[in-house]
Amino acid sequence: MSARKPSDDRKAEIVLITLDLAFEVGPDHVTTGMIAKRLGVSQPAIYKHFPKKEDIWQAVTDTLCARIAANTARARSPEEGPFDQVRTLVLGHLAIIHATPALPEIMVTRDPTGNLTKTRARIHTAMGAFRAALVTSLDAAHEAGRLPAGVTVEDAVKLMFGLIQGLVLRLIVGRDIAVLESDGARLLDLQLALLGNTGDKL
Amino acid sequence: MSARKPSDDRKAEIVLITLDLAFEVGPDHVTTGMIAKRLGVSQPAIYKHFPKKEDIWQAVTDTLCARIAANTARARSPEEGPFDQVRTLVLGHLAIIHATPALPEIMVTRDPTGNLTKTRARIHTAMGAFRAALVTSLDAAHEAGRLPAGVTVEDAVKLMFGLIQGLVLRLIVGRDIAVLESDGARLLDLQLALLGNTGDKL
DNA sequence: CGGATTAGTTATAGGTATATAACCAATTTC
DNA sequence: GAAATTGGTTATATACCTATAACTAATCCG
Repeated sequence: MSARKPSDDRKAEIVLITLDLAFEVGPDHVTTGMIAKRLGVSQPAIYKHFPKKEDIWQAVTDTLCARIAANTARARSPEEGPFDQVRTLVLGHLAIIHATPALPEIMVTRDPTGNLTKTRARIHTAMGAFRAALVTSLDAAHEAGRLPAGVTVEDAVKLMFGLIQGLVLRLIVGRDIAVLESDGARLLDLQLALLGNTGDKL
Repeated sequence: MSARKPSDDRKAEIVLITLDLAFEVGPDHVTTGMIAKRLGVSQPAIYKHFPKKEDIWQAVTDTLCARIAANTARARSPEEGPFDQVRTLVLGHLAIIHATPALPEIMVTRDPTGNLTKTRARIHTAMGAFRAALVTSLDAAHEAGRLPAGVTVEDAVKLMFGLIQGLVLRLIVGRDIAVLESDGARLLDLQLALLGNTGDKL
């Protein structure tokens, strides 16, 4: 028998283990048995803390959405110029993915059983707010006449998302978190420079 | 009992059905039972044509790799300028994804059982050749002094891949093939323009 | 201290997926 | 046209996975 612990501690442990496993084997291949094994308890013990498997994903989602929202809010500082705001937002988001690489996996995973459906919906909402923040900042850049002629705010946003998602896909395919650090900031600055950033001055 | 057909016909049908299902429910949720149902035969009938489920994926891979290789080769026409070559390559690849949207799903899917491991490796090889073709063309652009100062060929390639993968991720997440058509060419031309394409003249 | 609650255990029901076995009928081949 | 091959059938073994049941031991609380 394994050491007995308070349920809140166990819940937190289960969430962390689930995030780890989600990146390792894919979110929809995470089984209660795997979680239990890594936790050092029997498989049914999981159900003392989460009545349904889906409840585990709800708890995981709480963690992820909180981080996304925190990053989105962080960039509201009006002292920064618009390009610096975009830079802060994108780098912050890349940092979240670096810390919890399961995040994009969850967004990408198909799940016919519906275990992850609510989870994904909530994350998409959080990502919608993140996107809106990008729009706000790039809109400011556009208003200031700092985007090249012919580049719409919408397309600029799509290029920024494309940059994030290009890195994300390399992360998913290559299983290598390092690309986020090695290429993230450089490609971001390159793309921002192409979009007309000549260095924000307050 | 279902109409009896030659095995080669059945094999072709199974490959097509598998590609459809892979996009609909995700590659690792495709079961032999689903394929059989859509084919109108019993589940074990599948095993008359493919001894193992993994063999189905091998056949699927043959199809996909052939298309990727054909597109990669198609862009070797030396009459085109470098930016037009890049454009041809990327648009061609987007067309492949449009025709077989399961392709990126397969590349992204985790599969602990190993059913797709060989498949993915072969696709990655084909994608490596595609990437090499991009490098060749962008290298030509660079040699001709048509990339902005400070933009390396490697980073330009990464931006092109980021563009493809940004679209791909929107396709996967949004389940909507239309983004490839609506945004593909426009974002590609925008990115190429930002990279210095002023219109290739022979 | 002693009862209630809680966190764990083993055993197991029930669902789903791959794959094989045994059998049969339609084609092909000689 | 008979024999061999092939594409199909039903039944089923095996393996997981989720979730529940029944039970037990540790912790909490009055």
